[in-house]
Amino acid sequence: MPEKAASEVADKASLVAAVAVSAAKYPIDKPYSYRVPESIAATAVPGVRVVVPFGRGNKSSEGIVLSIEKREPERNLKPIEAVLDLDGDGAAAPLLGEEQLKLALWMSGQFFCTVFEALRAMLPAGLWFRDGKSPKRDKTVKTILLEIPPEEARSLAAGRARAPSQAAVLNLLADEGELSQSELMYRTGAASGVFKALTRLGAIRVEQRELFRRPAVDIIPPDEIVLTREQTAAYEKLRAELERTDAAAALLYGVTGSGKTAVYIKLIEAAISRGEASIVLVPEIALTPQLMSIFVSRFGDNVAVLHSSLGSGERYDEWKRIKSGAVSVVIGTRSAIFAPLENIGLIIIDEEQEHSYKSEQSPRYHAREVAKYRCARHKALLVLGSATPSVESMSKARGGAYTLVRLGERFNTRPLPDVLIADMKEELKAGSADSIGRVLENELRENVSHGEQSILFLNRRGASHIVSCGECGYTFSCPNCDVSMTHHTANGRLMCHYCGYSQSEASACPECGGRLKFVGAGTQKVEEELRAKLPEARIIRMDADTVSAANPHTKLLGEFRAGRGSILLGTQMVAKGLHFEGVTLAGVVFADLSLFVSDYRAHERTFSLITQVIGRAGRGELAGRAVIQTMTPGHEVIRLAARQDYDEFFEREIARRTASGAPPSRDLLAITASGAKEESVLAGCVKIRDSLRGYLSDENDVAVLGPAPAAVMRINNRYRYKITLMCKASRRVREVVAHTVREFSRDGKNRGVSVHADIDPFD
DNA sequence: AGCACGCCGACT
DNA sequence: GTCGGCGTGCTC
Repeated sequence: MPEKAASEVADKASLVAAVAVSAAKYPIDKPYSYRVPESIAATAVPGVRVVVPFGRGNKSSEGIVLSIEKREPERNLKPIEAVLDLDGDGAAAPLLGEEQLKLALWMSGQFFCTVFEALRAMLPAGLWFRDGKSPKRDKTVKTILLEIPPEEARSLAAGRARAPSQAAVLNLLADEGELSQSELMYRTGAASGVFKALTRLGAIRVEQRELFRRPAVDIIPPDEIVLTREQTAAYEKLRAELERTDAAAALLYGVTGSGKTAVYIKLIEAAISRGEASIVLVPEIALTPQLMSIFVSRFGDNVAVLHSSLGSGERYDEWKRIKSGAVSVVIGTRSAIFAPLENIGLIIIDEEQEHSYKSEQSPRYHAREVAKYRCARHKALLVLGSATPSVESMSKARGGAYTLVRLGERFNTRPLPDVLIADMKEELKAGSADSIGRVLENELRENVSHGEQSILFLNRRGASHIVSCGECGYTFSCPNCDVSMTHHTANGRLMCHYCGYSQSEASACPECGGRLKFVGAGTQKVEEELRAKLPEARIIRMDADTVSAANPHTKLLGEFRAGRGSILLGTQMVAKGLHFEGVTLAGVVFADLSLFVSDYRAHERTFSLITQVIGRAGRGELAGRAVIQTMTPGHEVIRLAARQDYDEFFEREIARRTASGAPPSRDLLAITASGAKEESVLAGCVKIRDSLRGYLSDENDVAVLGPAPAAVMRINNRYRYKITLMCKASRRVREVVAHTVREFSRDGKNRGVSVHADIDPFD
């Protein structure tokens, strides 16, 4: 870059850009000033992505222009190297607007992240540069196809006894046709070299394919929506809020089956008629296929869908469509809260208590908090919908901060199911260690014989398929993490869910040679038990192992819907959002599993899960019933969930939280340290705790707790400990936390220990 | 945090 | 004589 004459630079104010730089991590994050060379003065505008030199080596880094100022630079500034976002004519095409830039600044203070991280979360993945290198291609999936007929593949496999992985791959392809390389690797344990070898043999061919089509959504003809009297009242109340000229928030508390979706649609239509756009957040697209169908069917091209299983190209296309103003409804998961809509009138967060609305990676934002920010900016209405609202939201509604709108009646005034609590302790005393107790078994049998359908929910937590030795008690655990290895029947391997390490299934205990047994009750084990107990039933298992690209949940659900007397068994997936009129029995196999974990939200989550499962039964003409299997039948949470008594649950839970100082009475800030050396991590935590205590000694009602080991103390050979700060997260407290983390990370003595802060974490 | 620069030990 | 250990200081 040729320099100008010294005199010219000295007396002339030049354009200076404030840039959020990707390479500047949290400890040194701030806007960095760069000189705007004249050649790009027209295109270096706020909101464009740029390439800038950073650090001693002037490594090229990505950045985003936050603002431009004409002034005399305080020192010799490095120049912006290039502007990345230009349209076809070479004019500036900023991806981010003023609202987004402001939001990112706010997020960095609120969620302890860099401004750049916050901005990146707002853009569709896939358009990012890998720090100066070439732009990322659209995400593709390697698909493996046989080049030879299946029979030939099988005989080739038979002759390759010395290459068992190759044989396994060939046999699987012969059985199932084309499969993705990753699925083949998962199911056979084959390494990537195996595919190269088979390609050389001419047995297979590798094709790069674009990841996932837009998931086929069933288009159902949109019915005329006729609201019940109660729904009409709820709608009118919310529409009044929508029409307010300031920001408003409401909690739509409606029991399962009370028809929240119909109210949402009417509200969205009201917003559209006012010329305003809406965002609808759902916890997980895979869990809400029916809701998706309803929206896509009703709003057609006027709706855009944003979620994680879209390929990057498709996601970018949807994003551009939204930005161009072509849609007025956006439906999607957490990150859809950033949809680049200009004129938002309504944001709906369905099942607002769900944990998936909180990001577990930086930026560790909660979609609800971002929603409030955007609603304030757009003077829009925020509707939080739930059958079991989070204690936080209900307490805000009770306190008047949110408008509380109730829907108490179920469809066609169906009564809630009768609920039986099955005492599994008694079963155990009677000598049975089965997962399905007598009560549930009898109810299931009755349903099967009447040709009625049942849904069984298995609480996943702690229920995975652990392998241990029946003689010496040895258990297989991950060499890199403090967790047990999980047995996967689909590929016959033991896998670590944290770091991905896997090993092949052993036939005997490596310690004593004893026989291995499968502990815990995964869905597979319960399925076997069901088949033994009810051989005449048609059992459909739906979990991460059975749901795949080739076998999507819609197919499994279709089978379930079609089968008389069938039983749908699954995890999370079966608890939420499914609407089947023929289901008359819902069962919770292990109700306690999420109850006794060291998390102040354990009760809330258990109550919510049980309530949702019970709500699956009796949605059609026939009355429903539910069975809750528990080891602690007297437990208050179980009893209240069985009675579907949310109000009473809330009263008790808020009292408990207030007494212990847990949210919402105070906020909770977690500072997590991790590193390879346990002593340094622990020492780092002590340092952080002590400096926090020092800085906050003048504040009242502050507790700094820890160090305590994280829920899983070691992941990928890194030890993790945390400090917990309980207090009201005032601006000052946030600044103190941010300062403490930055100060710690910048201190060379703490090298090897990384630290991050998280507000109101779920874990 | 990440990275380049810098000053001391076992190797071609 | 050099390659490379990780201590130290800075990042527009």
